Amino acid sequence: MRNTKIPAIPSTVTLIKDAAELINSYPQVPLTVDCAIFGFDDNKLKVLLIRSDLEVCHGKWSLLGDVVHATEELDDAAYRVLRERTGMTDVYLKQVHTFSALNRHPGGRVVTVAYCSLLNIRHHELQITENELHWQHVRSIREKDMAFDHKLIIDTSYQWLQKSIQEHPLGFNLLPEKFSLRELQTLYEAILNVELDRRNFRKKFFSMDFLIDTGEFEEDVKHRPGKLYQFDFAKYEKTKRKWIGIDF
Amino acid sequence: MRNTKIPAIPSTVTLIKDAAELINSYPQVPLTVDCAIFGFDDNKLKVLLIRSDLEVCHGKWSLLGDVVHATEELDDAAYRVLRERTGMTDVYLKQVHTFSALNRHPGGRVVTVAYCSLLNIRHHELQITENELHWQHVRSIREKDMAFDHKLIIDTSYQWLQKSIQEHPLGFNLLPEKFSLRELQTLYEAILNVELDRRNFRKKFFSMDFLIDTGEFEEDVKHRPGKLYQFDFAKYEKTKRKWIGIDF
DNA sequence: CTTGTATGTGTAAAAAATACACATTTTTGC
DNA sequence: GCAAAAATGTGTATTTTTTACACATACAAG
Repeated sequence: MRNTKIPAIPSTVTLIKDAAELINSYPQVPLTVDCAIFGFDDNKLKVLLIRSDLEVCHGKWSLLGDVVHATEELDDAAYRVLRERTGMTDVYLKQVHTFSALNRHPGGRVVTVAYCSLLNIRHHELQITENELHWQHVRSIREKDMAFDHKLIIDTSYQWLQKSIQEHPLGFNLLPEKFSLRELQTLYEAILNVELDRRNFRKKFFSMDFLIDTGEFEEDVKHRPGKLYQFDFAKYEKTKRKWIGIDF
Repeated sequence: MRNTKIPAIPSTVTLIKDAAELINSYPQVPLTVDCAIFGFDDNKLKVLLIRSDLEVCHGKWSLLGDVVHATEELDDAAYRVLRERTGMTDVYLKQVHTFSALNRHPGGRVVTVAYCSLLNIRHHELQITENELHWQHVRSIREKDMAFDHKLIIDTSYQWLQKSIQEHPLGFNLLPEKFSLRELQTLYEAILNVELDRRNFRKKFFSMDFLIDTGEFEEDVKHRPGKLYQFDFAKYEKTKRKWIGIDF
């Protein structure tokens, strides 16, 4: 046993009187946020890209992002980007990772905080003007078409999403409020890049007991319409368990 | 189906010629790293704290951290902090989260990137001089004893650790290279704050088949010595699986 | 009204997780 | 050296979860 008791405050240490002065002595860096905004359409996972407005990145694609204002928190900056670009205010958004490679921006050092955002691709009000904005199939993105380190950021965010969607009910943010089990399954299959057994998939979700049967059915499909369900977020929040189990 | 083809490059957009000038126009913020350095001792998970050197935080404890240098990557800054403070170079280190609350530092805005580090508490060469440094039992930390938002950073890092230790073989970084199954189990019990069945715990780890029987036994214990094992990281890296399974 | 297509359902087998008890080995104290 | 204390090491039965797999049904389209 060592150091279990909290030692007394030593009197010999010189304390810094002016915290603001200390901070003024720090080097400063430009800070941005970049949002990997995912949507689900045509049975594919897509990410929202914009033409880079930098000449040195001419023709390349970029994630939506912006500089973080002097008195703005990171989450707020990311929400602002989403609001300005999609018109949506209630969007799923989580911080994923911070990237700081010295050469990641051609103009000099910029540190960026990457966010993952999930939205219903048919629900927002994008202004896709002048072909600036584009929903790109995630698995078809090539490194050389992307500006900065945005291919790396997308890969990181996508891997984060693949992992998270298995452990948390994130995926519903990509679907309409009411969805069929087929839509849910194709979503999982697209994101995880696997084929799932339909009966076992349904059994799994029904046994979780978070799906509310709306009594409604699909419309405008050219086959037998499936039942529409809602995810019971309230019940999930109340009953979700913390223990996962050791497994690696 | 919408927007599946990549649109042509529009000719109407005005491109920014000077990327460096653009960056110069960005607001800048001081950036730091803070390391939640965890160790395992006396059957408890501990975190390494230091007396705050700020007068406004007089008597409070702080994580080890430092400002990020102008041409330094975040990981390098965190490694530097670890090297300078513990003398260790091969330390487990992962970025956890970036904190940006406007009032988190009394001297003004500072954004900090939190790292989680795991090390063998008996293995490093800490200079615990003048009672500056202190291994503190994680679950006994009180908000009011911590400087800045470091209680929040510790909580976030600890939760990250609780989750990660169940999914990845991180915990071995907290143990000696050769360890007994009891040590491993008490580590898991301390971090997860649960009691585990000894037989099932052993069965689980043996069935993973990553433990190498060293043929050696514990020494200096006052009871029947247990066998010592090593974790086979090489085998783990080769055979680890990616598919987790939907479960929430 | 026939064809095509996707929905909806159940069971058996295998695998994994859980609950649970006793003999063995070593140290310590007498 | 012997008894007591303490922790190691092991197996089985039960339950739960996961997996594999096939057919009847409902609706749309022609």
